[in-house]
Amino acid sequence: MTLRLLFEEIRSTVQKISSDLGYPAVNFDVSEASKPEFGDISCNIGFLLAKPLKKRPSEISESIAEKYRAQKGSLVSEVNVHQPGYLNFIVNNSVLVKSILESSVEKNYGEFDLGGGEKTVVEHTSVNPNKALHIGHVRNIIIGDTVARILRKANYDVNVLNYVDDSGLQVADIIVGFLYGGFSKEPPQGQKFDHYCGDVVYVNITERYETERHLAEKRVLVLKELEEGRSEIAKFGDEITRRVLEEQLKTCWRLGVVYDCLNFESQIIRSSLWKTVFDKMKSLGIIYLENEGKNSGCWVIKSDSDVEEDKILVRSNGIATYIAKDIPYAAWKLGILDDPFHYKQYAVQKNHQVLWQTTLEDAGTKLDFAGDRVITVIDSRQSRLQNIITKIISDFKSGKKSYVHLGYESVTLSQDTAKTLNLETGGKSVQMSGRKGIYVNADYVLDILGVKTYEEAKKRNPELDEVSLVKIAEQVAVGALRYAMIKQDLDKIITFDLSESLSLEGDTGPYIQYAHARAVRILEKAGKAPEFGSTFDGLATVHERDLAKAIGRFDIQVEDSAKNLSPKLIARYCHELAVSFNSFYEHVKVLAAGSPEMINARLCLVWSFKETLRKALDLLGIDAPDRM
RNA sequence: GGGCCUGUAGCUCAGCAUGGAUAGAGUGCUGGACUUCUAAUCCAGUGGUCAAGGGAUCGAAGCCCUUCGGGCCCGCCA
Repeated sequence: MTLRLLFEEIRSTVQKISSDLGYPAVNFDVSEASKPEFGDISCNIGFLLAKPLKKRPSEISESIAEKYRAQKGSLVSEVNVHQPGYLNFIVNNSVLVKSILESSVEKNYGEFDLGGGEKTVVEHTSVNPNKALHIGHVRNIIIGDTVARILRKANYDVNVLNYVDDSGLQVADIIVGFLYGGFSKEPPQGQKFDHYCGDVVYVNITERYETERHLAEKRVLVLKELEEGRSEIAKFGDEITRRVLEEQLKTCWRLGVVYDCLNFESQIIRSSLWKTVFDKMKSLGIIYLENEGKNSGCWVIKSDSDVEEDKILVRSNGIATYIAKDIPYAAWKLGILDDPFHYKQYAVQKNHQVLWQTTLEDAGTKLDFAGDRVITVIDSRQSRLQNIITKIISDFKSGKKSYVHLGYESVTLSQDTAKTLNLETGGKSVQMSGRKGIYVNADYVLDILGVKTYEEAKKRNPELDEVSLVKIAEQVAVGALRYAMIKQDLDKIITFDLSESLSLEGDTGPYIQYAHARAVRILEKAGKAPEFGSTFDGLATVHERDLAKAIGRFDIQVEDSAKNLSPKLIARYCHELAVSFNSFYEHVKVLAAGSPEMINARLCLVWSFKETLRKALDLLGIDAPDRM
């Protein structure tokens, strides 16, 4: 029996007693007590009934407690009422520990059926293929990847998409750089192609637009060619963006992030999708052709309010705007339109998962990546546009389809880190900008983290071979970065500081990974596998009990984070687990526990912890190393 | 001007959805614990007018209102 079922059992007993007493039905809560001195489990029913019954909360709780005591089985050992009126339960220790440990052994422990297999799309990453990923993109990627993992655990059928804007202005910029700016197609020795395009070509060419008129003119031409396709320039553009994309994906894969399908914007533009959506919006009366005023000749969405401007979707020259390009894609993701694409294999990823890509050629497979629920991960600076898309989509969706913008605040660079880029910030943190070259590349961060974690690992494990050390270093570096990107609320700005990110102590990924490594070492040194058949009566110290209870919370946390699309809850849970274990580790000896029964019981607890933490870390995309 | 987000310990943040028990972590600082399962650890101490004011409530960090501070967004750019 899981902790969740234990709560439910107590809840239904309280429910029954309350209704037997003739109390009105209220939606009360049964959950873990906030502090150990309050027992294991708390119920707030007294407060909720206080008003309708016109009695003191404690009085009501006492009346329920009395009945509960009379019929309590082996599960609950004590029922107490605490001021100001909580109904608190102490659970029989051996029953508690045994039920948690035995349920945690299950392979699917932590899974919770919230989604009922609902087809869901998570779109994230979607970085223009003209530059390398920087630390701001990493936040998007890690949020998206973590949410996808959590939703799968909560039984949603998830497809992860990455939208490749290969026909936009930013791509046009680097093409101009290569064709007319004098840049070689090959990066200098040792530089990744995406870094070269972003750090050198893109930054340089946008600067030169100011002074070199002819380049700015070429930019418009190139953009047009990219949209139309077919031409030599378009072919060249395709070659370049695919090379950049390949390098970007290497970084994503390095972070443990995988996708199901790549969608190319150029193909969406060249497909029938836009025309279909445009016609549909016209026939539904969502958009209007403006005949007068400053927007004359444009197709616009009328604004409801007086202060808000009308939104232009198609310019007076007939070219669709940025936001308009997003609408057919949104509709495609929801499966509202006939799918014009076939699908080709792009790659087989590290976890053996196939990565597909769209194609307009007839060759290839017909697949279905659409979902009834679409979650688009984009930073909240795009909220306004995302709201408009959500509204349009809701106007022509059918049935229960829903489009969700999962927004998050941006990553800024700390004053000190900005200084390392030779920026004077006036004492403030600074917004990143790809165009101005103000950013810190993801590969760079992973590399310097890797150097540090390698040194640490080598110092601690001098006997390990080079291959193992490098692997551990990379796992810990990725763990540190992923955890840092996910541990705080989506609504909080992350101020990224290079030197601070090298700290691997306290509330960090490595702290959690270290707890796992410690547990693994105990199990290794034990020399025999724990046997779960026996009783766990001996696991009675506060450290053992706390650890067991933490293990028991897993599926509750999964449910919570999936329901609220809140990945940080799992991060916090992993941290809690690790804290409980480290405290246990320091205070309770496992291998020197005395009797073989005691050793076995504690080994079971350690094993159970290790497995649960590994599964929870997997939701964060963080590896659980055996040594570090 | 309008919209979204934000303000909790020196610093970085939990807690706020669903009001309830003495407001919690990390970091910093001070001190302590490695002959005993790896000290990327643990233990203790330090540190708070929960931005300010008002309201409803038996009860507010949390709900409502007002004000103030900070960030972002509001183009026939993407």
